Amino acid sequence: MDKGSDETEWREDCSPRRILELFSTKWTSMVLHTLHALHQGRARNGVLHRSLPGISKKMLTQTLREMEASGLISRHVAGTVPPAVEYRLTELGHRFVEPVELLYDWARRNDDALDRLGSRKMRS
Amino acid sequence: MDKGSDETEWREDCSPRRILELFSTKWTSMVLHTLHALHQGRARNGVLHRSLPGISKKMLTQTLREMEASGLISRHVAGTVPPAVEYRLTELGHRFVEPVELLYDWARRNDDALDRLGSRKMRS
DNA sequence: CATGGTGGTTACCTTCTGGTGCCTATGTCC
DNA sequence: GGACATAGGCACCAGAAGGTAACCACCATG
Repeated sequence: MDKGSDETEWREDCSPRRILELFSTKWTSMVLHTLHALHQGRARNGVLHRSLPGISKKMLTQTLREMEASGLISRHVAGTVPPAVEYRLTELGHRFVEPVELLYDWARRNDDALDRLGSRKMRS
Repeated sequence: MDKGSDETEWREDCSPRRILELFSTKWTSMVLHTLHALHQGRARNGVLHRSLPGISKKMLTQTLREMEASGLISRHVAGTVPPAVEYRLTELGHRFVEPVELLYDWARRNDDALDRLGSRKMRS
């Protein structure tokens, strides 16, 4: 079985499950994408905020802090005059751009399939 | 820019954001994968349960119900004797196997990057 | 002086996620 | 008869995710 069909590979800490954590939560993948596509791996807080419609200041900050903690981005504070902060993709961050783009590209090519998907939320 | 860097493409309902909903939540992608890889698109409840270490009965049922509601799988009840239920990937479900495998394959090839990722959870 | 932009922080609140446990009903095995 | 499996349902509960709103300090503009 060369397609990962071995059940022993399906432990709780296997690679597939770990990558899910990246997408599972919040805005992380969108920040990765934005940093990569729009700004060559670096951008300031305000720019990111404006590039991600719908995100709140709190969530942006929180996401950036978490990404910094996990080593995906680095934070650079410039002259204190008007506190200018720039975030940059780390080398590790650059690597994780690939799966993000893989997925986003697929989505763009298959929006018809996405259209056919029910909302999958059913209350009560 | 040919890489989707146009900000107007980044609306709240764009394809990339919609595909995220599939991965974002729960066990959906793992059920898709299991159904596809282990059982050629069809499997019974108990088999799925045993193939997904860590899932609870409640979450399995709930996930299957949601996937049925969104059209990814179909439910087939056999003879009522011992209620044998089989779930099958629909044609739409088969399409969504592709991005799942794309992502899982990447993860398997890049487990070193995943190892280098911090846990990204930082409480208070 | 009031407003707005920079880059945050904090408190509060709601929703969603997901877990356990116990119940059903049937049939078979020991 | 009692245990087990198959396939759930339902109640209860904890915690995480994530949103809103208000606040901070600083500077510039009108």
